[in-house]
Amino acid sequence: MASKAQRTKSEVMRARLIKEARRLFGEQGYASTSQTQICEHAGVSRGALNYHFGGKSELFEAVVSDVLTDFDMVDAAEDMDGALRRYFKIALDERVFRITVQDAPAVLGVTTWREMESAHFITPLAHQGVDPLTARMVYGALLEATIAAKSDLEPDRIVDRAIAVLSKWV
Amino acid sequence: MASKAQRTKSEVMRARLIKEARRLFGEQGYASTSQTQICEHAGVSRGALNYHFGGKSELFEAVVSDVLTDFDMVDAAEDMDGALRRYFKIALDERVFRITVQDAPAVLGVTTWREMESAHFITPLAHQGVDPLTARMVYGALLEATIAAKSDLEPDRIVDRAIAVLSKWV
DNA sequence: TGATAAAACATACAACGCGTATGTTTGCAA
DNA sequence: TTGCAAACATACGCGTTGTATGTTTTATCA
Repeated sequence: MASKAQRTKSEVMRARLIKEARRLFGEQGYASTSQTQICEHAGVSRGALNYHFGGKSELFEAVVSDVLTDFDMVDAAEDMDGALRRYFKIALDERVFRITVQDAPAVLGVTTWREMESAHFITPLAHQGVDPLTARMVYGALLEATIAAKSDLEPDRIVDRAIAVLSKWV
Repeated sequence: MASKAQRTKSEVMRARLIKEARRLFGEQGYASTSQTQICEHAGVSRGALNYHFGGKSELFEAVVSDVLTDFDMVDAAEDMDGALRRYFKIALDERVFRITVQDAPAVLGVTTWREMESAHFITPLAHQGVDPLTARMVYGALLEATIAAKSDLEPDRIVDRAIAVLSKWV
C-alpha cells in the first residue's frame, strides 16, 4: 500500500509530465513530439514517463483530460450566451485546439474522444432539457464554428454570428 | 515530355497504390499501416510509393481525395432528404469513417482537411442559398450525428431523427 | 534499528518505420 | 543505335517506441 507521501510525490511527477507534454503537444502536435523531448523538458528519464503512464498515447490522454477541465469552471448562474463565449475563448487557443480537435480523434479513437468530450459539453447541455441527440449536433455545429473562426481574419465576428445562429437552434 | 503510354501507366500505378492504401488505412488506421505493408499488397517496392507520392502522408491525402469523390455522385434533382440519406449511407461505412473523420485531421491538419471537405459538402450547401457559416455549422452537426449513429445500436433510427432535426435548421 | 519488499525511477536493448540517397531497368526520342 | 529521363528497386542512416533490466529511494515490520 502506497503511503500518502508516495502518492503525492507520484502525483507531482505526473503533473509535471502532463504540464510539459501539454505544452509540447499543443505547440508541435502529437506526432512531432517525442518522449525524449518531453522528458528533457520535465527533467526526468523516459523510464519515469512509461512507468507512470504506460506509453505516449496514455500520457496524451491524460493531457486531453487536463485540457478539458479548463472548460469546466462553470458558473451555475451562467447564461447560454456567456457559456458559449467562454467556450470560444478557450477553444480558440491554438494549443487547446490542436490537442482536442486535431490530434485527439486519431490518437484516442473517435469513440473514446467523444466520450470524454461528452462529459464536458454534451451532458451539461442535455441537463438543461435539450434532447441528447440535438445536444450532440449543437456541439458539432459549435466545433465547426470554432474551426471557421480560427481560420478567419476576424474570429470575434464569426463567434458573434455563430452564437446568433445557435440561439435560434436551441 | 512524357508520352501518353507512360502517363497512363503512371496513373495505373498510382491508382493501384491508392486502392490498397485506402483499404489498409480504412481497416487499420493511418498509424498502424506501414508503407511496407501497402507496397506488399500492391506488389511494388517502397521506392515506387515514394516516387509517385513523395511520402506516406501525401499518399494518405490522395486516399482522402479518392474517398471524398464517393460523396459527389450528385443527382441534380435530388432533394435535401435524399442527399442526407445518401451521405449517411456512405459516411457510416467503417473505413470511410476512419479515414475522413478519425485520421484526416491529424495527418493533413485541420485547415487542409476542412478545405477538402468544404469542396464536397459545404460549398454545395451554400449554393442552395444557405449562409456559408450556417452551412458549415450544419455540416458540423451532420458529422456529429454520424458519430452518434455509428456508436448506436440502431443507426437508422438516429439517422431519421438527425434528418428531422436538420430539416428544422435549414 | 535493520532487513525486506515494493515503488520510483534510470539505463540499455531491440525492433520498426520513415525518408533519402543511390543503383538499375525501361521506354521514348533524336 | 545511343542518350536521357522516367519509373522503379535496393540499401542505408536516423529517430522513435516499447520493454526489459538495473539502481535507488521509501515504507513497512520484526
